[in-house]
Amino acid sequence: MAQIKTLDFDIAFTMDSGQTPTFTWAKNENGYTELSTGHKLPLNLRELSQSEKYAKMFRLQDDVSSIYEKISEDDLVLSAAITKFGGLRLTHCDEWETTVAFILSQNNHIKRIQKNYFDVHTTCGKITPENVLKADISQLKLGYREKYLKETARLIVENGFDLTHINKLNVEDARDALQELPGVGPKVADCILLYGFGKVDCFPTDTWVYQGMEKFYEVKTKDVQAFAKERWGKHAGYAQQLLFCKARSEL
DNA sequence: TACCAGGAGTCTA
DNA sequence: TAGACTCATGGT
Repeated sequence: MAQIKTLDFDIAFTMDSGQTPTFTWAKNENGYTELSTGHKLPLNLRELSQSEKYAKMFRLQDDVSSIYEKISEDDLVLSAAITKFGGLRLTHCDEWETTVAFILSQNNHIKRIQKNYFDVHTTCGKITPENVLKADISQLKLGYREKYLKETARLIVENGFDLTHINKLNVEDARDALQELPGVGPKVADCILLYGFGKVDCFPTDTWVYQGMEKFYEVKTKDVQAFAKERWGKHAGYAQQLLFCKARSEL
């Protein structure tokens, strides 16, 4: 499969790094196909950059080289991660698809999240709150996540929870609002904000990131958020993605 | 077979 | 309020 691989854009690293597209796009020998639309991902940088959809999805407005330079200043850990995963970009996808993917992610393996998401897509057709609410997903072996998905869809469809309203809130209020959804706690809320709402100052901390922070920086669990905010500030999301990939490959 | 996984909700001290 | 426990399922 031909791949885009430049200093600031490696499509394979980006698509396979556990962000929303890892779950909402199917990988095959010819490239990537979006489950919701059947669209094939152009593997041509010019074509991608001329598309509003893909420019947003891959955050092509971000000067990744400059961001990497800033967050790796006097930081051997991130310098090494950037050498290893250069071209890894953050993605910005649909907020509802991101919410579904990360509700399914809790206490789950990436491979199985992919299967769970694909099964929900196959059963519901296009994954919308309405379709999730009315579909019978009881045979998909989602485990206890099934009821979280159903109840979250119900809150949106029947109780007027407005996901798009989140975008108008500041990050702290948005995080609190998202946690009103069943199955959404601090970590899943941060993933939704980062990958679904483009809040790149968020720093989702899963087991890999916690392990990485302790191993690479000797930061204890309770201090991780404050450390990340202080050290990487508005670029914390990029640091998190690099640390996640580094931890998964080395620990 | 045992442990763990891009955790959250609930119980208990 | 903090820490322990429980939840469903399957990858490693």
